Amino acid sequence: MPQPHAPANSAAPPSGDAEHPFRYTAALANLIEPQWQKRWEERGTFIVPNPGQPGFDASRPKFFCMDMFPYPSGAGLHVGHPEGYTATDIISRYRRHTGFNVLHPMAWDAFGLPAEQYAIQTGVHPSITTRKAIDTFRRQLKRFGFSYDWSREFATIDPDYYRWTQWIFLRIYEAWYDAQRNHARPINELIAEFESGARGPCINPNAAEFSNEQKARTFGAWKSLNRQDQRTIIDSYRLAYLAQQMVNWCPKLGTALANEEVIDGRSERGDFPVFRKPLKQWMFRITAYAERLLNDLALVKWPESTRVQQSEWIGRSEGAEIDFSIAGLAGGASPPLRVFTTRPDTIFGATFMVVAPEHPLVNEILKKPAPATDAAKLRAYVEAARNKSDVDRQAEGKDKTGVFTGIYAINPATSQKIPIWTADYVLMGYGTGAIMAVPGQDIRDWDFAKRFSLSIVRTVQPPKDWQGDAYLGEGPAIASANAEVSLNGLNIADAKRTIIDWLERTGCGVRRINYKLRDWLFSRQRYWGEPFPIVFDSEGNHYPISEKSLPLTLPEMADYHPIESDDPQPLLAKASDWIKTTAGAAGVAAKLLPPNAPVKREANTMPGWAGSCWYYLRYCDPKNAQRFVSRDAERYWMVSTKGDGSPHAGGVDLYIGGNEHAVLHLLYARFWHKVLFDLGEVLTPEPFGRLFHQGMILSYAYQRADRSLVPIDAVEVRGEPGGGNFIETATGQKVTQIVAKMSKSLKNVQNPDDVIAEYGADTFRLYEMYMGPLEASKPWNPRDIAGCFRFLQRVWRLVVDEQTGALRFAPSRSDEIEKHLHRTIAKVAGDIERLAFNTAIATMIEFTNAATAAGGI
RNA sequence: GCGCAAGUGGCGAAAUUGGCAGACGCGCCAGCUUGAGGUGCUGGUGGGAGUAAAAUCCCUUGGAGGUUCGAGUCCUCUCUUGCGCACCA
Repeated sequence: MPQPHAPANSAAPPSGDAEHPFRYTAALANLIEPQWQKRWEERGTFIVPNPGQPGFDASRPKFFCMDMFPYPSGAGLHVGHPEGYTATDIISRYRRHTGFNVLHPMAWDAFGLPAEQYAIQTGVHPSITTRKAIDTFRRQLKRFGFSYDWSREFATIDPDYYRWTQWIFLRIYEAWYDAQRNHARPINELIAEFESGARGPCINPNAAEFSNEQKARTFGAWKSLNRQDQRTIIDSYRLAYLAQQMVNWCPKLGTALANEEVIDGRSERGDFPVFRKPLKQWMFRITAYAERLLNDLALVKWPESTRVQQSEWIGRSEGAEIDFSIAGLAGGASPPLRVFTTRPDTIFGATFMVVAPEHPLVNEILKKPAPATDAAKLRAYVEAARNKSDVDRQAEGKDKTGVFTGIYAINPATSQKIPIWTADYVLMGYGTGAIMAVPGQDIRDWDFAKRFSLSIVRTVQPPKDWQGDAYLGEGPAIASANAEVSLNGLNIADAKRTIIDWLERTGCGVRRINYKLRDWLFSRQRYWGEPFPIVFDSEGNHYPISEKSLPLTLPEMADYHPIESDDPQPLLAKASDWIKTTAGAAGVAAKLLPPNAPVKREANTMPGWAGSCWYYLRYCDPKNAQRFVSRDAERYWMVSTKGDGSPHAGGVDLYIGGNEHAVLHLLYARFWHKVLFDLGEVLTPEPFGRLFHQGMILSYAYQRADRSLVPIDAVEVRGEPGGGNFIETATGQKVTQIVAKMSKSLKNVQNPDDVIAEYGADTFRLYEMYMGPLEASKPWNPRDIAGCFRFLQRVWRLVVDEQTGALRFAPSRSDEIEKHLHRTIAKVAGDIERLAFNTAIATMIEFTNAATAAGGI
């Protein structure tokens, strides 16, 4: 508790009024709070030592309690920030008092677009604006009195930090995924296997960046291969690889975006349109981890909704990959058309095929059209699909379009010739980019068949009263037999099993699991991000910069305007002095390239997610210059020491942040962590053992009858007080009060600094915890704050004489109050454990009221 | 369209495991206090019937039905709102 006395050196007590000079007022709060904050700072009260450091108490269990670190925006702290931060602060203080070593740190997620966009407008270097914003955030957070160990503070833009971000990138670059052993291994072990002959040289069959033909290419003995072939093979295994492929290009942001950053064909940040463009980009083979990223969700104590979102994003589905031979393609034999289906049991009803417009087969056909091919029409359709932005594709809805390619496939089950169409409802990015269409049992295929008058065969018996179109439900298979196999009468599961066995026997198909998850696009064409520790020789081959040459720092730029070009260009390409260097100067190992070889640096930078993928590890050991985190520190803070059955996966004991990161940050960080785990750099399979999402703090807004919104200052209340008659001043029209996000245009943004000035930080923190359940979104109501302030005032009055400032005691000890106190302590402790701060506070209010009524404690 | 949450007084909400619905706060009402009002103090406050005042009775957790001695809580259907995914074969 704060000292119940004004400081001795203060000239006069900060008073509410002359009668009560020692009343708890905003002025008093604003005097006491900084005084204690200063003392905590001077004494290092919240600094926690690591194992091996002076003052470390090995007898205590550990607790790693973490917030999602903020992007320090120029606008300063939002009232939403302190909500989660107050929660973790309460938990941290509680755990310290109940015998834990608590790691409770704060840092800055400081690379990002806003600072760069500001630099484009003003020419001010992003580091200047970012450092300034960090200073503001730090000042604001310190004023809240959060018990962070500030000695561990860092920013992702510190070269001492991003040096290790680059180092981890190189670990991923120099790793491959061993699908047999189901974990990543150093790439040197793969090379050794090739050299020893333990593994025959081949392109990674799981490499998405290679076509099936490239993968099928056969290689001779490793030693007989030229360096280029060896390189191609090795690169096809790397977990970080370069690929020329269609990316989500956002011209407005001047950069490509990851799939996860695109929502409904628009950028997650800024809401700008996104187009498809071919671009050579760094990718992470996150798909190699799809199964483990999915399965290990069972190990963590996370909100169910977040686990569901992640597993849906990973999108596992079981089925079969089936080859359909192609008939009628000019120029003789061609490889079969491979499809993925989750319903192989319906293959007897596959009456046509559809390939994506981007499918290589379409290109083949355009080169050598069949007699039935309307080449002009086909070309026009493919061109149109290619130029369409994703926004346009979305806007067109689900009306089916498509063109017959003029060639046919043979259904291996029925031996019938079925036409191959192309249509943009089949996506190149999922499965094989080709489907067997079964209109009888698939709504999309049904729509398409109806639209183009293609034949429909039902192979699952619908119920008697079935009026609908495609039937997706359970039922016995019908019309599904050939000379070798019959599915008739079987339910869906049995039919699937039977047909897959048959397909595997005849070599037409295999059992197969497919994921929606795509590899992670990791290049951005921006300035304000981590440079890649990679250079290219004159032939365009890439080489890593050696570890001891890190960090590779960003060059200064004269101006930050994007390069104007039809082709997307990274901004760093303008820094030609930096780009052009030699292998030696860049720090490439001499065994890879001679030191005088001219090289060009990678001009793309890493996305904003990079720094947040491992910052929790750096907290454990933020000053380490030898390693990204010492093994001892990581073992102590990340590995669970309690056998209470809670976090099986270890990792951070409590991680609180918004659910907007349910897929993006949390999936990416898990991926990096798992690679580091496989390579033996960290000890736990998951980074975050327990995750909690705080709700959003909303605000009141006003809505006209036409649902348009009115700024809060353009509304007045008329009629009975509290009756809720809200009138728009300008028009005199009635408006309704609704709850909406805070926004500048609605003028309902609350500024934390103002609230602290009016009530003090303790009232602010108390209010945010009292508003409702931590996980719920709830509206900010300025009127309610006063209730929390009054409570603190009553607590103060309970123990401090408002006239003299002396401590007050009840005239006599009361068993009843004593019992009540202990009931309160028990209740509050239980509530804190379950993050139910609102009811903990209510309980304390009850006790205070009871004690006041009893005349004190 | 599919999936996941949620719906309780005038408002934010509580009820942790099926056991007194509405704790606690805001607002409102009455009174006190201050030289005059905001952030002081005390008491009252879900709705209805009833009473001089009490007692007392009835109703109430979006809606309809069900299970149970007992339902805000469990089940079925349904409506509304929010969020997520969305041609993923």
